Amino acid sequence: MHKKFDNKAIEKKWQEIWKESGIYDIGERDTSKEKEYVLVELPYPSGNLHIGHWHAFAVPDIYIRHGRMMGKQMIYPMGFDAFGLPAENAAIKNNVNPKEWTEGNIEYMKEQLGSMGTSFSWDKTTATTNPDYYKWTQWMFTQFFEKEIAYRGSGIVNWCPHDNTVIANEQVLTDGTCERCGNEIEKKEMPQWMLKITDYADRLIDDLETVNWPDNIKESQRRWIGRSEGAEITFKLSTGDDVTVFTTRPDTLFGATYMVLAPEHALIEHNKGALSNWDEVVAYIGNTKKKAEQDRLDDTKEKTGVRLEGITAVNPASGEEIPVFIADYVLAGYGTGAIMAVPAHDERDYAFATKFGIEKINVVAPLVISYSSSHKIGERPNVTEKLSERSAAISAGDVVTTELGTVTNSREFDGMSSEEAKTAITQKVGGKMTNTYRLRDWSVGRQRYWGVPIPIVYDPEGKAHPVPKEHLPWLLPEDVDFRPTGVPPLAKSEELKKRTEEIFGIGWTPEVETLDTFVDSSWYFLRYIDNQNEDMFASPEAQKDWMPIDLYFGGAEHTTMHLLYSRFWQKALFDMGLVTESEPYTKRINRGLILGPDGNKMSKSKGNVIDPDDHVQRVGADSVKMYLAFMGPYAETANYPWDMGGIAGIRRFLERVNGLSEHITDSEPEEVTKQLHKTILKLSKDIPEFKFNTAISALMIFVNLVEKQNITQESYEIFLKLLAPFAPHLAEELNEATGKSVSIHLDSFPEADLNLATDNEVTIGVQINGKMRGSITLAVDTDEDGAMKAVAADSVLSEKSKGEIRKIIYVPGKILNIILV
RNA sequence: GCCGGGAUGGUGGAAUUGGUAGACACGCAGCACUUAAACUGCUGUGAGGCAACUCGUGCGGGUUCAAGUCCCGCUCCCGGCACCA
Repeated sequence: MHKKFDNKAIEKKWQEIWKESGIYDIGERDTSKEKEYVLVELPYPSGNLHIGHWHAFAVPDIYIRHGRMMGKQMIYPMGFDAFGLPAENAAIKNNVNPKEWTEGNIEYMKEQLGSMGTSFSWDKTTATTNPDYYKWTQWMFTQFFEKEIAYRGSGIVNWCPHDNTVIANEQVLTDGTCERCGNEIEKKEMPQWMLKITDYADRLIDDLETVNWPDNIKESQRRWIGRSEGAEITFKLSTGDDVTVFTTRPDTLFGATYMVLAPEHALIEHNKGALSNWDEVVAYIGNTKKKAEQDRLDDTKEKTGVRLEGITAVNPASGEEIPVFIADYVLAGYGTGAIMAVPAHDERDYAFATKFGIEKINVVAPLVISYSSSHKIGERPNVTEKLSERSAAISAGDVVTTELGTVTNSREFDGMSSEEAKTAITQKVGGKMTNTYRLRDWSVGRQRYWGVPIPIVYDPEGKAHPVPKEHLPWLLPEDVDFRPTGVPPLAKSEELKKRTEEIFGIGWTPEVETLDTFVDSSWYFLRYIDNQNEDMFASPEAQKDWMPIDLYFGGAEHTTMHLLYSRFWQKALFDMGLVTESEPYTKRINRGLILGPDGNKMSKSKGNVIDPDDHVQRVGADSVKMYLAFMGPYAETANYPWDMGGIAGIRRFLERVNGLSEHITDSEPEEVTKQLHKTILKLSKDIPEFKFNTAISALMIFVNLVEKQNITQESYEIFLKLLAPFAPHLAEELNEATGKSVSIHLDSFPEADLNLATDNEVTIGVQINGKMRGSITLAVDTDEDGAMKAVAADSVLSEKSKGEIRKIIYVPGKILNIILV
């Protein structure tokens, strides 16, 4: 009887040995080895390690351990993103200090993380709440302030009434709720600390070409930034004011039969005197505000608006006088907040013009597409007819055409292509080609306590000054009642006030807002690589050694938040010469989500939460890790329901692995040797592609075979190395049992012998008239005659293939297809 | 509505990128062990049929000796954006 698989004893033993020997610590860069910097999103130390953490950290450890055994210097750091609302809320609830609560949790969570047996580079850790960390967050902020990337802006912000703070656009979900607490967001006008991410809009889009990320993430970022290429054109009002509009279709300018201002547009109030229907206008503006707050999900897109009576504008191309409206389908926050309306070539303008009886002038004829006369049957046969039907409808003014084409009804521009006309017409009316973006600047000030104090002080005149480097870290005061009231808690700190006056002088006051935690996490990967440095956030040498990040594993929810913010942050630092790379992450992999056993997202209210600690106790860390890796391909953002039976199956597999040494003999069948080398080959291919599921399946196939046969000591030891990345504790224990004194995780990964990994014989399918009728087993180099002889020798197949043969298709190693007349 | 990604047994998922569909697991059924249950082991398991065989990768067409894989036309599901000019 083999030794019992006592997962608790094995895990405890090896976790202690690994920790004491520090075998996963990184130390200095070893330039004799290739480096690979693998990053996982640093967790918030909630004090409760959930299954998502295991999926995020323990599964990539397979990749890390394999890379290390392949001779690379793998850096896999872990840290804590520890500022933020949960700590504050928990502190309020339990009446403790957020600092103590957080520090306690970090210690506890480090232990929990240790229970994974994951090979983190613990000597490179950091926490965003450490003063020696946030000193640099603050220093970078002051550098941004000097360069006017950080500025005090004003305008409409997203206010979360539950959390009592402003949040950024990215942190408002599509349904208008708060990303943190799920409550409805309100719009509020107030001054705000902003970061000028919009200055980087083009580079944030264009540089996506240079990184190896999944297309869907790139596309989401592009859409979030929302670049539109077009022109700004100025219209003159009858009151003498100029109104500039943004349009992507300056080629349709001759068709602009009215213009629309957003209800919030500043010129409305300015032209109050010229308006004969001011009361109606004011009422409409009021309604717009109410509507916006009321129901943003209302998708009845019925157009509404009010004409500005007494005011007209002049179309700068045609010279025609056109009416001016205000309407809520024009958004104040996008473009210039005013549009030229071309009902014949824009669906929204068409709907509005139809309702208000405004003229539609067709100025673009769709392109005449010529198809070659020899086009294949079945390929859009009616194109020409459809086109002519359509152009009849267009000239009758019944249809909106939004596509490009040939310009008509536009005087000297007639006959030009839309593309040519765009620049030509813009030039003629003195407009300029320009881009507009959906992206807004990043609002980073928070009216809460538990965050990085914004390192700004105000002089007696109210002018903002950065806190100089010698006074950093600009510590978070502790003499504060941090309960949220809407007034920033730091405003109540006597100590902060006193500190400011002592350093800067009487009458100077501190900024009392703190930074968004997404600021803290925008650069943490730079601190990992030089976490002891007191003079710099990370030295250029350390950056040269380790950056860029070769691989970044994370969750899909960060696509337009953290991933966008940190790319911007890196670029801003890059422009100041502070970092060596302009893109931080070379490759990105988004993982899926683990659902509860009922197929729903895990939540306390549904009672379907899986506690990883329970399963670690019962079946062991190796089983939990392998089960999570076995569920499906890791690089896919699919959702995987937790299956109680599935994890039991993995545990069963490891039990059998534990007993495999009983099958060790002096010799083994060739089949076993061959299968071992096939397994090496399979793992060497699958692990770098994150196909841990099929890699584990290959290990199972091998174990199933060995249990029916036997295995030599040599092959057994090779197998243990294959197992090591997946089940590090068990592999280490079994390795020790073979008499080894050095950790198996410092060994090299086995190399496959290609001759042994290939079969001499192969079984191929035999088709007769394209239908599968049986199979034959042949030597790999058998030719067609040989294959046909094998068919003749097979009693069933020879009977079925009787008759006159018209054709034989033989693909060696794959298929034999016999076509009878 | 637009953009991106999907759809394969009762379940999670495999399939050398056009070549024996359903690997590996879970579940289920039967048998063995057991006083019994659990555990474990063995056998079976896409559907229909005693069988030969027929059907089968969301639906409808097509290309091919051969289609889960390629082409055309749909349906549904997931994610993102959404009056963005």
